[in-house]
Amino acid sequence: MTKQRELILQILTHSDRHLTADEVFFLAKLQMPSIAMATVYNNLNAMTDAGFINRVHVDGSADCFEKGSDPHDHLRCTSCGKLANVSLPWLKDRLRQAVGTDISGYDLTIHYICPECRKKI
Amino acid sequence: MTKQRELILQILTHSDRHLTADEVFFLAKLQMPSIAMATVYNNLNAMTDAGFINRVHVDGSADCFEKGSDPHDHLRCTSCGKLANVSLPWLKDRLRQAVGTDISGYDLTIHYICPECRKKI
DNA sequence: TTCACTGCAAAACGTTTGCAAACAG
DNA sequence: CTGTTTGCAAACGTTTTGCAGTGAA
Repeated sequence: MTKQRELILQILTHSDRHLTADEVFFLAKLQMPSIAMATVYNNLNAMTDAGFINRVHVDGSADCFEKGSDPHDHLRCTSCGKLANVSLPWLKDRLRQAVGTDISGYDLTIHYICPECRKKI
Repeated sequence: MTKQRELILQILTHSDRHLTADEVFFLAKLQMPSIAMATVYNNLNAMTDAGFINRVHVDGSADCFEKGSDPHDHLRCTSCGKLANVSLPWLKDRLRQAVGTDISGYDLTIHYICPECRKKI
């Protein structure tokens, strides 16, 4: 557990948003100007592999990272692009049932208009 | 409707698999050696926008394309990476219900071990 | 003292762009 | 004719790599 890894983990823990590697890099650089992008990616990958954090694919832009809490899925606003979490505990069993064989997991992103964007229209 | 577009559409129509842009390019090049990668992408994007074909994101590798039939979701084998289609007509309504607001759509990829790989183990 | 991790630069990857020439309608 | 599309090459953004040097244990 290096200072760099600690810093990156702290940034993700204290963020209320999902962050791209670039955003993590920017925020990390504020506190540790010598940090390198490769180090950010190394650590994000290591922590993702270790299950500490989640990597979230975002269509048409860079992947996002978040501190992993309970398993959950994502809502993505088609207007502003912001991600939100949603918990669908029934879904995995329901999918297993529908598919007929055992499944190891799934990736789901639901597209919607978030409450803030809905107001603006 | 240029010859290039026709060729690309034909390749996708006659393929029983989901193809990456690279694979489409390779197959197209067999029949039309002068074709360029950019042309393949131009046409895949144009046909995707027009709704003729579907672009499928594959975690950790290049996007795949398929001739669009009815709306469906994807199964991805965690062992060999192959994609299969699955129809879950009840899902969108069920997600709408769970989320509480209207949703415009969703992306779902289910992870499993395909029948062929299951046999091998 | 050891070995994993860092920072850097450069490469890899999938994809898009700018442009002049070619072509379809 | 006119506008769209092609082929090419070069650029793009994101992510990974190779490597010498650093720092944690």
